[in-house]
Amino acid sequence: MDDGTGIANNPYGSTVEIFADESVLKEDWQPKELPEREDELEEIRNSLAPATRGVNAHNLFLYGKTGQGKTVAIDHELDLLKEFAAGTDKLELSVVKTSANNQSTSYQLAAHLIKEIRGSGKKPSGIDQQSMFDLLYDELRGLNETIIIVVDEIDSIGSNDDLLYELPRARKNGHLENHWISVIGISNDLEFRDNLSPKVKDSLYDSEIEFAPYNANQLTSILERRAERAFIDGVLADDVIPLCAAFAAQDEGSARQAIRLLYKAGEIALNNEQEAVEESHVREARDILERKRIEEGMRSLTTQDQFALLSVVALETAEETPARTRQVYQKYKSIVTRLDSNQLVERRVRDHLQSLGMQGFLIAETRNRGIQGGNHYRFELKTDLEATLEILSEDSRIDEVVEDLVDIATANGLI
DNA sequence: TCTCCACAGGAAATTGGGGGTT
DNA sequence: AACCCCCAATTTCCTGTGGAGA
Repeated sequence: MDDGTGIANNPYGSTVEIFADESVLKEDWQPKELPEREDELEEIRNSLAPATRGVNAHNLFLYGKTGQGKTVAIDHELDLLKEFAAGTDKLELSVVKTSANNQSTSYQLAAHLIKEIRGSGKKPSGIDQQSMFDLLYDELRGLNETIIIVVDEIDSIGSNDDLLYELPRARKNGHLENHWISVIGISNDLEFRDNLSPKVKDSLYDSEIEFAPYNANQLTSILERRAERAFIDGVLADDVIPLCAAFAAQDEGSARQAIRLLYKAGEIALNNEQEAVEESHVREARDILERKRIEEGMRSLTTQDQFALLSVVALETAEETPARTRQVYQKYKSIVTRLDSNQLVERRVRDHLQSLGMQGFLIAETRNRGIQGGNHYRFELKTDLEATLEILSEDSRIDEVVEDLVDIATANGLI
């Protein structure tokens, strides 16, 4: 392997080759075709088509969990539509694309859209909602005749959906007399539709398309297409792709997750200087990614969430789990007192505990013991105790408590 | 079948902080 | 300085409920 230049001895000089084009596996890679979503693409096309006939495109809602190709699908079709618009004088098109992530209300979303259209400056604020909407209309008037507004993660707008009511009716209400406007909403939350107010459903719902989770076969095809470009021929063992697909399908059916898994498995093989990617690398990759997901979630907890988690961890180290809300709350109070932080009411701590349950840090099981216990929750730690303590100890606000817990856990032989 | 425990969890009101105008 | 808007987090108040035991 040493060609005499000495480079082969450099620690960066891997002796094995795994990837042909690694960029294909990156998050921002956009596939050119989506054979698994042909039906959905056609539906999108049918909904956008009216724009080419001089009226507004249908309003459209895309539903489906993350990694189902919703965003890719809409981008793909909008690109085609823009291409069409560029080649004809029948359609003057403006597309405004925004993510409602962090824009938790109509007010914020309107402000964000204004900023998006202006292309610079900061978000307007400090005015009342209708003035904000009026400001938005002013900006929209400056755009082309046909306007399509894409709002990704539209579910984060919650129940404050006034803007979604206003926008589709802007022409009818005289706010925008010379424009055709339509809204495309993309949502990960399948229940979002049910929480919308009736008037919004009425004005916004022309059509909706559901992106069902990919099954293992579809994921396999998706991975095969990527792998063909990404990896050198023959480095993937036969069962690697099906296994990645199976893991992802078992979970959320997310293509993104499946691709991450494959990428990670490839990296592991490479880092170990192995010539081929094997099944064991996939399993290792899954464990690493799963752990990373938990760690990231745990690091981004709010202070009060941390206290709630810490309370359960404390009970866990004392081997007193599963514990009902009341016990957790007692522990919570002592922890908060010790840290001299403000103490929340039990009702609120219960919400925090449940949110931790939904994020997968706790097991929250409801039970009913009739006359000797009634209806109640029982909480216990779902994640690995040692790893959890390690992550929590990184936070200086609570590390003194965590250190004590580590001692107790060690004494009890739990870690 | 009826009671009744020990909570769960919905709804409304309050708080406090960020950003603004006049 | 005085006052206005928006909003997430929290508190307050309350009604609802599954099943063990009579």
